[in-house]
Amino acid sequence: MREPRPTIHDVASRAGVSKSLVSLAMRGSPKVSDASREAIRQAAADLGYRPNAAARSLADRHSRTIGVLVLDLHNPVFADILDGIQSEVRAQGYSTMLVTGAADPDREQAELDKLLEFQVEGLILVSHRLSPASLRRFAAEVPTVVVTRDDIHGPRIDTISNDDVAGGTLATQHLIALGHRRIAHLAGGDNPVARHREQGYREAMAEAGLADNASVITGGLTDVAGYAAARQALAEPHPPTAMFVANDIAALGAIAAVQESGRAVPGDVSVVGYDGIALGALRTLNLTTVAQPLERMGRLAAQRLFARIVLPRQRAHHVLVESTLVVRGSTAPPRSAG
Amino acid sequence: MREPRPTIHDVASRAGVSKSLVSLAMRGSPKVSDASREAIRQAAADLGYRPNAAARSLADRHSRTIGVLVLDLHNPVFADILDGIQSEVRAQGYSTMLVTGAADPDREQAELDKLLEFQVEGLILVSHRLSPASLRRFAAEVPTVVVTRDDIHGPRIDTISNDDVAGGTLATQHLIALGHRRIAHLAGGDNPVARHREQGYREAMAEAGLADNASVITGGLTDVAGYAAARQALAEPHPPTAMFVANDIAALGAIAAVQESGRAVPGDVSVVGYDGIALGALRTLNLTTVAQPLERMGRLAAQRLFARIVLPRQRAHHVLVESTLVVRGSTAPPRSAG
DNA sequence: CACGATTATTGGAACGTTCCAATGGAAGGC
DNA sequence: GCCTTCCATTGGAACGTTCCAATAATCGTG
Repeated sequence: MREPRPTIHDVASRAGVSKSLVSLAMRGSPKVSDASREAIRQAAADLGYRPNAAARSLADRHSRTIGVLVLDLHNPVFADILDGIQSEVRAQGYSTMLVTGAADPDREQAELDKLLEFQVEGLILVSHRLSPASLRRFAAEVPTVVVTRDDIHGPRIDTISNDDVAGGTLATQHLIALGHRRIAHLAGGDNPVARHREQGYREAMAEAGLADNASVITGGLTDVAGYAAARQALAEPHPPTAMFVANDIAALGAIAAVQESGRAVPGDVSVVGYDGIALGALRTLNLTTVAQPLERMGRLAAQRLFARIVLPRQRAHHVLVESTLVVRGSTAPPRSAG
Repeated sequence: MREPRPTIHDVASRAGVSKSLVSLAMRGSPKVSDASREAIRQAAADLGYRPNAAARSLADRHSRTIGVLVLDLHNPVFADILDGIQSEVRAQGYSTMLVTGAADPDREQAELDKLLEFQVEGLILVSHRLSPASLRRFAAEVPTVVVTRDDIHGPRIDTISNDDVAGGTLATQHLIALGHRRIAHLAGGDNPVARHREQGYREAMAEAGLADNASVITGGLTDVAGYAAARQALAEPHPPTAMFVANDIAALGAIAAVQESGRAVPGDVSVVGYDGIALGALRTLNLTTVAQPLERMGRLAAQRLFARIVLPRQRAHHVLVESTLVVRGSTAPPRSAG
């Protein structure tokens, strides 16, 4: 276990050839004779030889690795996006290094610094919380694709996102169409995605002549935050008959709060989420939501990244994917209207 | 962007010192004079210098990286365990490389091979699906800790796990104590963790004289599998009044199936899960479960790993953590008994 | 059957770091 | 003012690969 790992030299001398030939053989070059190839294969197997990725990366200046930063592994949204990224990255023969910033910009920065020290050839940032300045600094060093956000534009920063304003409008219009008037928005906190969804809500309310009814409660993007925000909304003198919540996970928290207050979903309060996590489809939860094509977004991100790795100076692409309203059982007409 | 990265030589010549001194300064050695240190710091900042981790790892034969394999990022269980691992690993000044095997042994093998090529100094396997033989091969090459499983023993393989047999018994006894007799087990498929939980169920049933009532439905560890298994259980001539499901995520699927069949939880059917995911505490779900101390298991795993990195030849430790029954709202006495 | 063309193989330089033994200079002691 | 001690600093050799230009071996071909 503590013995030094066998190197290419060890394999070479055991197989009776030069290290260069071993190097060729290990990478499957056709110029190696069958006899040598077999001898080398055998020697490598006997010794348990593994190429040293650090040495390889140093010598040929390619790490064949891309770095992925995700906001928070607890939200299943990111697992779905990651699936898409991974399948594409693996198809290219690359590896991914995955890190999380836990929604802390300083930690994100530190984790990305580490990825760059590992010489990743590209970066995919899923819901990062970096400042525009540091995002641009990273993007200047290495091809970078941002998923989920499209607020920071830079000359070489590609983005994959849905239109959160439109999505927020979609959710709100659905509630309005059902006959709701007192519709609260449980906002997702201080980040552009949440702000856009809120903006969509406000626009839909204004357009329906309900600007005065608009009520935005400060929340967050976790179940706990959604729970707290919903409790607050329900404690008001004229509690809402419907809530548009900033994301699905927070919506689950909100539903819990509604039910705990003795009200029924959707009988007394309708709830709409955002994201389209698989869990929301469970009959128990049955959450109406604005669904993003998460896995596809991951795949698109990886595809853009590889395109930019090949042609680094091309202009920025901003890919917009379509989100759709998925009506399930957590929304219904308000009691008074039903 | 495509310009070659500045190296330690570039920093050295700009600061007017030797590369060796830059190397020392970058690592914060006390033998560097204040003047040199400042000049080097300045030069490095000007150039945007980043040490090359590959070169460093090659030269000093330490990657300061540990590899983590998790079964499936979609299950929040793993996010919790990862939190524990990450906090400990970061505290040691190490990085983690995270990979997933998607429950496919071949892919797990391939991902671990890659981790070893990157010269990780240790491996943490969370719910792996490797064969005993390949697990032992990896453990022979690098310090290895297995979390969640304790079925494969090797001379130098540490494990962190709960007692799944005892946990299964705990869950089943809870249902028996409530007065249930027709208790089904929705099993978790062909893996040791699930088999142990099933064994616990069987033992509890036998001990209560209910061996003849034992009914095990083949399921899996995902929501979809739990849903399907529950439907099957409910379709039997004498459907169960209670279900012990192999894990929480599958339990959520099972609850969905119960409710969809027009039955209430826990009114008509009680449901117990396993794991203790945060989501289960939401009032909507309110899942009775056998809770493992997930984050602590992650921390313990990392601690064991570092202990073994320091002293590689010590005998294997098998850390057993205590799981506890958390009674919430998804279980109640059977209708006939209430 | 010698000759160029091809094919398989090789040694050395490079990649960017760290380590180590060696150097130069300043300071301290007598 | 010379010798020792100490300190900051240095150049060269590693680390394990890949790349490249050069060599050795094999092969038709006229």
